[in-house]
Amino acid sequence: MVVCKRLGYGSRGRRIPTMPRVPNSARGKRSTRRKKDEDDMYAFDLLATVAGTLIADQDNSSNVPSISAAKAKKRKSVKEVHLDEILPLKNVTMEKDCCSGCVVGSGGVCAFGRHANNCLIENSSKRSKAESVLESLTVKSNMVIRNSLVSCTRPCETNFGLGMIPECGAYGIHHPGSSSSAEAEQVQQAEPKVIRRQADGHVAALDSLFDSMDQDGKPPALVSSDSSSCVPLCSHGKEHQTSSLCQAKVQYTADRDDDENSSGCTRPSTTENKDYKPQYLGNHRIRKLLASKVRKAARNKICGRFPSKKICEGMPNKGSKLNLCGKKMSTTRQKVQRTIFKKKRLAHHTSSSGKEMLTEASGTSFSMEGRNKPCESEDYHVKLRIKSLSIPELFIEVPENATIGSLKRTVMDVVNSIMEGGLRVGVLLQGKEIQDDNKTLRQAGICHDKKLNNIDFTLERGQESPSGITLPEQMDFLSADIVEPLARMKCEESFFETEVGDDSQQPIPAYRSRSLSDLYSVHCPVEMASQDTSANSQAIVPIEPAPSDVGALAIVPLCKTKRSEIVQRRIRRPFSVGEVEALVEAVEQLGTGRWRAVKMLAFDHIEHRTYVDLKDKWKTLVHTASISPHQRRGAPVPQELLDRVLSAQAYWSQQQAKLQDKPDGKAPLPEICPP
DNA sequence: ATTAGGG
DNA sequence: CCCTAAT
Repeated sequence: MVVCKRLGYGSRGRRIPTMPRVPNSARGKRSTRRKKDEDDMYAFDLLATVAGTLIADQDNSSNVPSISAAKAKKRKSVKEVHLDEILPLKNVTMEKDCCSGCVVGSGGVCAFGRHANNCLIENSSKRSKAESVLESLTVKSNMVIRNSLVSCTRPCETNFGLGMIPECGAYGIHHPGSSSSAEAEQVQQAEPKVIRRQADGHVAALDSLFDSMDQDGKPPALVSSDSSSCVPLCSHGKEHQTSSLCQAKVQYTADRDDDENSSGCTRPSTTENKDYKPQYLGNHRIRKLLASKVRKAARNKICGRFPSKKICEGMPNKGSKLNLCGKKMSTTRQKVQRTIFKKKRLAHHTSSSGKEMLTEASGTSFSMEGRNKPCESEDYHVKLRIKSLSIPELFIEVPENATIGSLKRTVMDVVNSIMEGGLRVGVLLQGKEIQDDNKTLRQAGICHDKKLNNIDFTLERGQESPSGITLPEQMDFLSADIVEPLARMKCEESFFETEVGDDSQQPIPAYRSRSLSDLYSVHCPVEMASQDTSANSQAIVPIEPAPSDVGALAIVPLCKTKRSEIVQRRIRRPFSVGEVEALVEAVEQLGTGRWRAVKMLAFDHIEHRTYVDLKDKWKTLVHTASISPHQRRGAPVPQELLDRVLSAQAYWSQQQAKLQDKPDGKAPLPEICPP
């Protein structure tokens, strides 16, 4: 047979007679996957819709649609909901700066997440029409929050409000209504809102920013009402800040974005992660399983943030950084990171100190709402009103040929990177920074029955702070019911970041190639590891909770447990020629579709090559062999091997076809075939 | 746990 | 390499 000739099995005489097995290919391709995704999306849509309508209805303050009604609306309504949120953000202003840049002043919470996006887009679109070439864009954001109301209540009270004060012209997510009586009811509805915002993305960051007023032992940051210090973008660490309300205090928390590795590679981070215990699971499968599950969770979370697929797709920039839904997430994230990195040269000249004052709270007012209870009682309730926080300056550089859309995205990325990144919140009471995070508000002198009107908050870079950014351990002001879901979200959020951090610690398993390394030349993974390390291992710095913060709630152990289980993407280990040859030979003997056997035969004891890897490699080999040599990339594979690949592939494909035609027939073995 | 295939 | 449906 021709096939036999091509295979040349007989001549090689190294065949191992093997009964061809009926391939499982009959399983065929499945088509249910998409369906499931859609189902998931539907669920998210539904959730988002319900949550969204809750919010939307607060503005309308009227009919509360039933769940079935929301159901009927489905995705469409979701979109509308977000539009509702965005609309008020329109009134941002943009003015040209004297230094040939643009000054963007924006108000409200639009600095976060999609809000930021939309808000900024609004601005830049107007601006950009007149100015298509933006070489150096200086964005002066005065956005963030205006008059955010932060109320703290004792545990079991869900009474915390984050609404904007309407009369101050702030544009918030919801308006608690002017009537004071309405507030109590608003409070109840605040819970789903907060949760929704968290799931929605970065919007919750604001909450945390102004809910949290703890700063762990850092020297007071510079506070000036007119700070124009430049803002070096925190490198890669993009965190999602979530609010954590706790009994005695609120903590600003920032989570790292997993960013599947900010560079597409899994390189160990040089940062120290005390929490992490190097744990190479000897069992590769366990590892993979864990990794898979973690990723799944993380991905689900991402989608959770953007509940509606439509919303994602509806973003102005298709397939761009904002589209975190879907499977290209990791790739997308990498792009985002790269982009941010590029733009990051901004503010280089201005940022020389590690700790940069990012923003400041200006005009912060502190008002107390007593409850006719003594300060000593646990049942006090403090409300803070932050009039505004501002981001001093951003410097953005974009090429002339960049599109407006990319400009918008850039601005958004920059803002997000700052806001989500290692921001730390400092609390200054009458000019004096409160450094003890463990102090309660009362202990710090923030009491509902006191007259305080001089409390300031500072936002600084947290990236390089020694103690890092705290985790969401202490949920002081919320009842247990609320705490739970919030905490969970938080933990999931830290998956991304953690992945990187953990991976960085992932010890490279000792390379124990036996059968193969003895026979062929096999690359040394140690080299790869080190080379991987060099790239940008510091792109993301793992964040550890401050020791003093550990153990406040059961949340913490939960996070840590998950954390320790998180496994990162395996490091890339290109197949050496020797490995390829071993694989080819094994497949020639065993056929395609018996990857477990192939693994046993040729890659046994090479733990980092799973049968799935071998299958994948074979797939790529077949592809490589079928393309022209100049199209091939990577280490060249000897043509001889590629020829064998094609031969074996053709042969075994034929065998499989025969087996399917004649299930009872025995496939002839290659060497039996006459030459 | 394996296999097959899409990403 | 990852992810996952289907075995």
